Amino acid sequence: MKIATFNINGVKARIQTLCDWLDETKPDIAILQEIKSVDEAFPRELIEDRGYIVETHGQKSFNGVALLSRYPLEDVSRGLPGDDSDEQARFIEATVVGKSALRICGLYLPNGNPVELDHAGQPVAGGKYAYKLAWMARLQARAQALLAQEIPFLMAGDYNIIPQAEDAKRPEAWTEDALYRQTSREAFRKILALGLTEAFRARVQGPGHYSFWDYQAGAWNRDDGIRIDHFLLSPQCADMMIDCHIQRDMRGREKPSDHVPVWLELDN
DNA sequence: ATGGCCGGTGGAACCGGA
Repeated sequence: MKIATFNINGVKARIQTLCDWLDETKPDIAILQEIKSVDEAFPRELIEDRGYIVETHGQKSFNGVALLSRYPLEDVSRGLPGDDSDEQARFIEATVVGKSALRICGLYLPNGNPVELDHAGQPVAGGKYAYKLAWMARLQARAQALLAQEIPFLMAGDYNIIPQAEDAKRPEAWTEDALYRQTSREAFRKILALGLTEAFRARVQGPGHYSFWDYQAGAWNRDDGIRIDHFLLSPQCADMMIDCHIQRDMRGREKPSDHVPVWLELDN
């Protein structure tokens, strides 16, 4: 089974890119972020015509996630548990019924900038950075709950986390940024430490592997990228991994997203 | 060498992104 995660930066602006990519690469499951669309406006027919089931969790203007699947999806749930007042559409979960059942979590983790700290160095309540950390704590709780069920699952998407220095062309430019500062990386490592496998780093070592290049300042031409789109696998899911790779060529095409797809191949 | 963008909203600039 071939699974891809892809922050498409606006499904309406990117619909031709998305359809061409589906036709060319034929993922069994595509996990999308930043659809920037309400559910009613999602161009679902174009996707369904290609043999996909479409499940969306969108909102007006910003954020929004979706799952596209060639296999049936069951028990779809929208929103990350743990805060009923959270209005941002950043999380969707479903069970894909292939050879064996696999729980898929698609996520768009908050960016967290600007980082606002009080005089004691604590995130200012109500600020974007506090929201990011609180969201990560909820994600950790969700991972814990799924681990307790001992079912195979994966959590994939735009984590807005640069895990290590080798995951940025210029790590020194990111030291106080919400994507890379110590507290952010610690929160990410705490999730991994539950017993999840970061698929790409289980397969590929060394620097120079990125999934995002800013539209600004010629970042793509200078290969000034960061790796922030990740697959986290439960132990049973990690046992099924055949390969994980980044589809870098997508960034150089016509009308690209600023992110590229990351692929996971499973023997399931 | 330096500076450089893009999508959505709404109908002009501004917000948000990373």
